[in-house]
Amino acid sequence: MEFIQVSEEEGDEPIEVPTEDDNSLLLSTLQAQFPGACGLKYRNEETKTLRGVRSNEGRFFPPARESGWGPMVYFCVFPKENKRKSDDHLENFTAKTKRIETRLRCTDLIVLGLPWKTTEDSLREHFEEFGEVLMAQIKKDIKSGQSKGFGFIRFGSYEVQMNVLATRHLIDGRWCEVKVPNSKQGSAQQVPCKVFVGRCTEDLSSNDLKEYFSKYGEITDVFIPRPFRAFSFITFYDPEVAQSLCGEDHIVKGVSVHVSNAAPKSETINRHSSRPQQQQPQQIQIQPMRGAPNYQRLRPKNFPWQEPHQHHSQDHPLLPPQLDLPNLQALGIGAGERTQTQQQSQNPLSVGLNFNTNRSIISGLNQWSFLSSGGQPTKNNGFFNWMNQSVAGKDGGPSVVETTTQT
DNA sequence: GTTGAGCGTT
Repeated sequence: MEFIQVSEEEGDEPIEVPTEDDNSLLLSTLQAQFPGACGLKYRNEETKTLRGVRSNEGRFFPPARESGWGPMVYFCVFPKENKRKSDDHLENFTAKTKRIETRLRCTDLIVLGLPWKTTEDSLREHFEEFGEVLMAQIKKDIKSGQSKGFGFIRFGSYEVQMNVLATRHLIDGRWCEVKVPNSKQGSAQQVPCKVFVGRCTEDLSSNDLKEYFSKYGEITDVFIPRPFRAFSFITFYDPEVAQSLCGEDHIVKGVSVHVSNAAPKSETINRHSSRPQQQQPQQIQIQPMRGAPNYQRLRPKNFPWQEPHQHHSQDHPLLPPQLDLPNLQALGIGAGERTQTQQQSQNPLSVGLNFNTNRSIISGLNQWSFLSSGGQPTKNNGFFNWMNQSVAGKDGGPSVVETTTQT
């Protein structure tokens, strides 16, 4: 473990915050010192520009693989646009706007475990303690009008949404769970590290691409589909670098290529592949990769702070007892969307941990994975998103992205 | 009239 220096803004007095055993910094650790912070940045000594720190699933990763965090001072990033300095380059504006839209936008939140008696008014009343409520609804049985025990809530500010997701909620006498719903896309989505590069010519080698695009940030993978298909994929270490390039034209070795978002792999598989992919994860070779969550402990699927009378002994015998910890997944920063198909058929843990047969354990892992020794749970997506991401970079679904980017 | 993991008639 090491301490890194973080200040709220450039020039402010830094505070030393501890990192985890895997050298990452937990968002929760950062937020303990800087409430409301959602990102980290630092000034790149070479280019004198600010550079974002890679973040994923509620944790930050050091800018350089080898040298770790280094001695420099990092600055906080806050969700409010007006906190941004005005030294942004014009060319970054689009990407930043895009990022704010995709990452800091409020989404409907699902509220699970509501008492039957809770009404839309009392639901709204509860959440208005946190900030402006734009929508509050209870899902009811159409015939009887009885509540189904869950509802949806929407806030006017992303900061409020973050607070709500990080807080436990006692609503009308019952502890309820607030999450980003997984039924719909468009929820706070993690910024992908991989970009699609169109209009490639056949003589553009992966080295050419790597050489050219490396000036924007460290590249972890270049994938050129064979046979030649006039496009390729570049994966950056820093998703913000990837994002900042999207929508741009670049001239590589005299060739004008176009960079755009790489479509999620899952969609392409379902849409364009005729061969069943269900068994695919069993064949994927998982390689160690920087940023890999350090998988150490498991958590039961039960909501961690649920009162004893509310849970019904679903704790797995192999899993540790419950703790009282906030819902970090729900912070919305790393809540990547995933389809049912991905969850069921691309479960890489079935390979990595040899749990390929025990569905009960796998479902437990799907719900709770303890990352590193900080004891902070990252719910639902951490390990899987990371793993899917690294896997996607390798076999990168050329058939996938080709069509989905032609929107 | 009962229930308690989930994912939204528009």
